[in-house]
Amino acid sequence: MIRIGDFSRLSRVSVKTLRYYDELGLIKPAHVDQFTGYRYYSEDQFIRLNRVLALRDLGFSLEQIGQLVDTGLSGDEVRGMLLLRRSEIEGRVAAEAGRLARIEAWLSQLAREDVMSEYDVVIKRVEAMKVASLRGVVPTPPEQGLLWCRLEDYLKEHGIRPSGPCLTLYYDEEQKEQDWDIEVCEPIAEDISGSADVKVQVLPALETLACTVHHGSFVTIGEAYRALEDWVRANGYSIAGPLREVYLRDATPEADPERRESGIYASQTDPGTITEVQFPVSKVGARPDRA
Amino acid sequence: MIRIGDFSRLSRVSVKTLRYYDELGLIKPAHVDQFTGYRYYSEDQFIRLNRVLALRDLGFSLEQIGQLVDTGLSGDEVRGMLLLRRSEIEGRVAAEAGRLARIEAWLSQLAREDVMSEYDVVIKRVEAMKVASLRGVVPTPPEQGLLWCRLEDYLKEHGIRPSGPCLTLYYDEEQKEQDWDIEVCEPIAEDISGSADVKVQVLPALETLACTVHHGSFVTIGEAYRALEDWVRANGYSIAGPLREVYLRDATPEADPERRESGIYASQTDPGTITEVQFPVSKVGARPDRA
DNA sequence: TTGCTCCTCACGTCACGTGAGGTGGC
DNA sequence: TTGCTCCTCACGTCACGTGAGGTGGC
Repeated sequence: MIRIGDFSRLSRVSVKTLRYYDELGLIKPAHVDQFTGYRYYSEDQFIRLNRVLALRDLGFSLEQIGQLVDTGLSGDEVRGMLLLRRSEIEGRVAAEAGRLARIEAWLSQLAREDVMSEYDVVIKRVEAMKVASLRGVVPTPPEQGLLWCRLEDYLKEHGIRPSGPCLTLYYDEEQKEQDWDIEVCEPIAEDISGSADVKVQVLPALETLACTVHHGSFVTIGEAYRALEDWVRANGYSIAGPLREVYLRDATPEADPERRESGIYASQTDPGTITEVQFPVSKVGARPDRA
Repeated sequence: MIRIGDFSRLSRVSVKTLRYYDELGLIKPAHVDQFTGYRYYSEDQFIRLNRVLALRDLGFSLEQIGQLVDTGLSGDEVRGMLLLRRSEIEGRVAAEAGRLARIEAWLSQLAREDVMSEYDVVIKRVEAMKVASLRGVVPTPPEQGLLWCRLEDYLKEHGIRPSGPCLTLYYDEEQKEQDWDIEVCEPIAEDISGSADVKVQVLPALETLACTVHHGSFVTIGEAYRALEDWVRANGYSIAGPLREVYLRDATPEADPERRESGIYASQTDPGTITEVQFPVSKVGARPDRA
């Protein structure tokens, strides 16, 4: 019989940990003095303790270890737990590898500019969203004002208020000189039908969107796009669907509607505007997020 | 201005998390109603929030994130934190890779025998330990009884009691037919000098010992050695010093000293004996633990 | 007898999640 | 007015570590 201090020294497990394992029932001392409460361990308990430590070292929780050492699990059940653990670890390794890639990207960006990038890219998902939308071809993105007017007239007619910030979808796969295929969308909560040009539809949920937020004029929004493109490339993603701009705060429309109608609203410096740019992405090789 | 619910939905960060970040001072709402306590966020706070999320995603603690977003750290300080984080992650990846290797070893062992191995190997370190010892050559390991007798006579003469379980070091690099170079050791606390044959020395601390515990007769202790050898190979270690046997519970000597002196004590079934076998190891390519 | 060992609370860690119980806003 | 949103505690998580304050054993 060994007292807890010696058992601790010989096993290199702290006394606190041994007491904790006793409390959990993982390693009950062979004998406990009923007057002093002193714990006495038997030498053969090193064997059980070693099993506990070996399983802990594989990353199992103490509860799982309890199951593995106590209940007579069959070989297949043990195998199942090991396989599960293995896939969990593989997932963690992949996640850590992703982190390393992102850290490398930060470091190289920092090496180029010696200051943290203005744009931080994060991965989000979005739920399915019902929208009233209007798709059309415009010469260039800043000239989407007319589409917005027609869409808002429609909402006004039906007495509907948008249920969240409006957004634009860009269907073209590459930068174009002119004739951009875009869709302007206002999220709505109501169940109404569309009209001749306004469509009511549910935008599907997207699992992985790379997003960044742009502050200020649309003249400089290209930098947000560039940051996203760099990030997507550095992290081994590829674009999997129409890009989105979500207008989190649009300083122009309410304030100065006719400027927007003139189609030049975006060409002015407007520090108040906040826009989130979203790239639907998927890991290269994986199936895309939407058909 | 946006209420917390909308800020949460748009950023895909839970309300609870936003409140927590407020409490920590990471993202203070732009305005808090002093009567209701309602939090109101400004749209441009999405930018700061994104930075926080991006750093969280790299694995920084919230406290580190606070430093990174608040105090104007220089480019070099940021670089330093990123480099530190990178090396931490690399360490974690290596640890997870080690776990994967160990899980594979468990799985293949389970595939062979359909039952969990009797021997669980764990890595320990030991502190430096003062011992009285006696080195000699014996025909085979079970015939070390005479060395033990001479060592214990010496201790008895000096009125010294061992301060822990005794152990044997095996100096030979491979299994031999005969003439084993071994050293029997009794740990002692006292400061005494040796004699003609008994040496008093300090065994150096060892950082990485692969250990397993054998229960029962020495006849079957070869299985513990085999388990350790397999484990050492599977985990990319190599042996870096004399192997050790630590006699955690020696059922024979006190009980039946002359059996030991006869040199045959170990050839009998003795279920009460508990022995820890320790292999000093180092990662292949790394410098060995001792000179 | 003295120092050493052991004991049991109780609290802290980290980044939130989960209620409970109550109030404000449209 | 009613349901929805928001608020502040308080407690739980996981695997222990860190004292505080007190007692047993040689």
